[in-house]
Amino acid sequence: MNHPRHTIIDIAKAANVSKSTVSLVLQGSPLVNKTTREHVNKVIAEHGYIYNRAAAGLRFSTSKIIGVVVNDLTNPFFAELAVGIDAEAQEAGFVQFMAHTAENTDRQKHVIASMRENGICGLIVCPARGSTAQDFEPLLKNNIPVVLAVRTIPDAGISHVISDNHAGVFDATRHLHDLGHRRIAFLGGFADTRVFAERLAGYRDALFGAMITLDAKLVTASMPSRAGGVSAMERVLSLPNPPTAAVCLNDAVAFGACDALRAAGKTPGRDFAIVGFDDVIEAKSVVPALTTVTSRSGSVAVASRRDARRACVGRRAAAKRWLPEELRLQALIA
Amino acid sequence: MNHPRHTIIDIAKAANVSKSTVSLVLQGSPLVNKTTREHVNKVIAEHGYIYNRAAAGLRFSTSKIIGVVVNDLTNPFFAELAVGIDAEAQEAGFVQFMAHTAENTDRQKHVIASMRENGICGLIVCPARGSTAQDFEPLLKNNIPVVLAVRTIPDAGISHVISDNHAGVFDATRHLHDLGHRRIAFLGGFADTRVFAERLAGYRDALFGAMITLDAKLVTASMPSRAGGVSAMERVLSLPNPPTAAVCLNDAVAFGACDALRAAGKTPGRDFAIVGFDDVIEAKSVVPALTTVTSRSGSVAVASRRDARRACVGRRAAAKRWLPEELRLQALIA
DNA sequence: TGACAAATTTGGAACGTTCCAAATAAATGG
DNA sequence: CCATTTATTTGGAACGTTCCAAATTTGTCA
Repeated sequence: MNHPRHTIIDIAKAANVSKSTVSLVLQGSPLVNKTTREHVNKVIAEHGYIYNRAAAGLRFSTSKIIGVVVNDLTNPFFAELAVGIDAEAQEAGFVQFMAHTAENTDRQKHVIASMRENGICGLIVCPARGSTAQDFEPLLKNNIPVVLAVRTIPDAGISHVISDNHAGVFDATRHLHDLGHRRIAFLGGFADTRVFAERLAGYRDALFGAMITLDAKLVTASMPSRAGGVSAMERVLSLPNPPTAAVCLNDAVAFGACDALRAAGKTPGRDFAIVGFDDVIEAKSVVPALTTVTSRSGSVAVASRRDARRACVGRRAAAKRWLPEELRLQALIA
Repeated sequence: MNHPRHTIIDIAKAANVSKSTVSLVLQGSPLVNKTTREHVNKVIAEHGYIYNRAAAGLRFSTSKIIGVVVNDLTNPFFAELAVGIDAEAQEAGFVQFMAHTAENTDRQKHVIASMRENGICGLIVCPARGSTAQDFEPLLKNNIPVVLAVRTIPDAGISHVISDNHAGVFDATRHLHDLGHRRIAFLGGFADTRVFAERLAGYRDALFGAMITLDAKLVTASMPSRAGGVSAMERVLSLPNPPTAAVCLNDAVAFGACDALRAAGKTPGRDFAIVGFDDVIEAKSVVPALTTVTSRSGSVAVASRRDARRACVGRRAAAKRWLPEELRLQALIA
């Protein structure tokens, strides 16, 4: 019932040439005669022949499949990142295995193992919380290039592309200070993550530079999601001396914070200033537009939606920078 | 430099057995002696041997790789869908090629071709706008199961899983009518899509049932995104006799519509009623929560966030129903 | 202990490609 | 028309696995 796929040999027979000739035609070799090529191509088209890349790959050491492991596709930031990687990968002729880990390191281990068995030639991964260097050691030992995205693992010696968290939040905090705010909260994020630590440090240093003592009550960890933003904001609003502005771990938290503000009868932007981080597409289209930290042209900057609307380059541009690194590594080992 | 991967033969040599034995061990065959098995497993672990699934697959006609093609990962609805499919695929031991088409049929054709060469055993696709039955014919002709998700292609005879657009919007419209609204708009979506047509029909029929004549000015197409929601709402608000409520093509449009309302100084939910479609995660956490149409347990229902907060099952549950279909088809051809 | 059965192990062909070395065909020059 | 060069085509080995049929080892019983 399930007619097996045509093979190069079927085509060879049908076209009255040898399998080698068909192979050469498939590779676009200049060795083969024009008439032969055309004839073979016609037969290929007629038979609906599908090239078997797995079989071909058996002879090579490397494939054109990259693995992409992402911890939370549900977060627009990561979704945009995935789309950016996808665009670059497609353009470069790669096809990608993509998996979602939901921050689960076991699942991450599992999908990476599975991807290896399936012959990936490189891996881009936003590591799940709690990932360690040794989760990636076997890959590196086998010369499979790994690039960590968005999050890194300290001292692991693994290539990574991350934004300058410190500088971004530093600028964001200073931006709020410049607007006249003196009680500025820092909202959202898991306290045990590096991103959190780095962004918090940017916040702390900016306050320090402004001669403001950090009030620990204004720093509120939570899930780095919209829901987390709601709860974090609710908590700081209930303080006896609530803040008038907040730097949020990321845009998702910032949106949640805005929700909580509205629920409390306050208008974000007018009664309370908010800055996000990531510059997701939505930041630009939401009303009022969200002031956020964007990572364009290799550095971070505060895109203030109040002053001027800067274009959102963000994800795609970032991916453009990321993938080449991946490919470069691959070139190295080839 | 790039040490080639270990093969089953390396392991066989190191363990002093034949390759066949190693193969049996890898397959967990009960034929092989316990001591041998343990020994071989130890050698495998020591060498960091990685199973080469592509080579093995050469002998079979089918793989454990499914293709997932999605038209817009940037839309939370599709992102959640992708996550659901991913969860099910992982559980069932599949690994997935995933690609994003951005509604581009050429790109879609290209990625599907590429996936076929790489040996997918089945395809789940949210077809890009403008897809035709013949885009999938070659797959079906070769007994590769295809399931269309979210969108279908009329009369193509391809399995599909879609929500009951008519019933959902019908209920949503009636819900608004029950709340006392009489001028109800229908916002967002590309007018040339089937989803649009079906949802619009639900709206039309509900109005008809309520003896309200449809005012064409209240039907406004736009991009099915947040930005599209903004523009659609702006347009109907500028009418001489603006609506007091709106059914939106999907949640993204609904969020955009809320943004536009706020920009116009109106409070969504109080001054203007909005219903979405999809029940994305955000619908529940946004403030005020969005009343939306959810597809749970196989049918659609209006989850009114005003009356009672129904849990959002949505995507994951949907995928649970989808994937088995995919697998069932596969079983059929096996 | 020998004969037989059961348990375990094994070599080789096959899967669909690529590549090499060699064969063949066509073209060129004398 | 032959010798030589150049253009084209080709069979077979190899890639890493699985599976079959056959070989070997181990166990059992008279």
